[in-house]
Amino acid sequence: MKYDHDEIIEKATTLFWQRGFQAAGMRDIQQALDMRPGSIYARFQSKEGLFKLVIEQYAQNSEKRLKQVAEAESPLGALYHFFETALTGPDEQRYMRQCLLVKSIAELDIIGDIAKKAVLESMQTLKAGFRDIIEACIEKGELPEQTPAKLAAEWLQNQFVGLRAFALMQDENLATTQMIDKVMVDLKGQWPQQTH
Amino acid sequence: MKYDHDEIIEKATTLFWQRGFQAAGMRDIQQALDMRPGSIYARFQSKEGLFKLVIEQYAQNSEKRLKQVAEAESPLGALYHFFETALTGPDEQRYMRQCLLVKSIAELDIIGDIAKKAVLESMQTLKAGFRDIIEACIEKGELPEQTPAKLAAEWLQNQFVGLRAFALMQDENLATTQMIDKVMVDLKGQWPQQTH
DNA sequence: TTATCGCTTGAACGATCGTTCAAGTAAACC
DNA sequence: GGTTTACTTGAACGATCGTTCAAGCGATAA
Repeated sequence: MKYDHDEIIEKATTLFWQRGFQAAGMRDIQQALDMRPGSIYARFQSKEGLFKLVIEQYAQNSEKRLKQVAEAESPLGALYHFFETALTGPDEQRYMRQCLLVKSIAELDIIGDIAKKAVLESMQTLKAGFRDIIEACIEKGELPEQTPAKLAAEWLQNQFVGLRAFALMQDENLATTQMIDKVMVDLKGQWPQQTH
Repeated sequence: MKYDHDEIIEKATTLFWQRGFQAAGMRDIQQALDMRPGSIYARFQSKEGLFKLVIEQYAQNSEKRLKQVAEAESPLGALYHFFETALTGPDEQRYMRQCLLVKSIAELDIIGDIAKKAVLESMQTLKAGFRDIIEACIEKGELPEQTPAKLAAEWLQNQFVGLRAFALMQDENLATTQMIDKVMVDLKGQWPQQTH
């Protein structure tokens, strides 16, 4: 075993994050990982197999960070900070503004059934993470008692998805920061009646 | 000239919308348009050239629909209706829930410089369309005078982008409808101070 | 009639795609 | 020591990619 597993996944993550599943060719992967095709296939069975591990690792990582937000002294403040760091990173890490999962959703029909399942399950996991944050905010009195947790969690995740696409197109951070501010305002604001 | 131009663009739009630029192979295009490669290249120079025309036509169409919203008797009501129809179509037209432009943004690095330019310019055009709607709402007294039009327009477009990704993952329309309701609430709600 | 033009056809091109495979290496196990 | 196992190498495979091109068609212009 010449190559370190975590290091491989990390490098592969960067590549898939930058280029997407389809656009990242096997020869790009071989170069990025400094591995020959046989090694890659012996370990990961296929390009999709490698991608699946990348997705799972990425989701696990994201989940951990959401958990930290939920367990913070001020979940609402931590949430703001989480949004800010995720959306306004330096320009050379611009690709990171896009959520790898969301990016993958755009390729859902291409990436194969196994990876597709991993992506969708990861989205569910993260939704639960957002819900924990909402509930933590309510518990700490940072959000009103009557905030509909399930709806708010979906909404929050959705805002995050939209904002990542938004931030990707922005040249400066001011517009993005204003959007985050608006999210925080709306989070504390009214919610529609559930009587549909 | 055997094939009708508008018909070609329409069929190509459907294909690109369903599959994306990259995943729509020339042989898929040939089949969808019932044209041979030579014909396609004689008319459109390249796959990218065809795609560029598709994008421009799509943007033009979208712009027209936004204009109708802005010019409606109740722009706010028309806006709601616009969101609803765009996001909760029948299942066999599920691909239409995704905005072709947003989908293309995910492929921005792949589609080539000419098409890239067309996509980004179209996004700007649509942003202006959203702004017209906001201003029409203010003028008709459906939104408060002090609503920051520029910010609100960006926000609205952003909500639309996020919701399209959201709607794509939903099995039933209830969750999507609730999200639209929340958008309408927040649109009338508070806006962050511009003092950043 | 002849020339020109835009459009059409379909075979074929070179490049690239994901993947396979025979062969080799090094550590682990019996 | 011998066998197994996990991993490595790099050439090569068949398939598919976007694109080209010689040839032909039909309408228009001279």
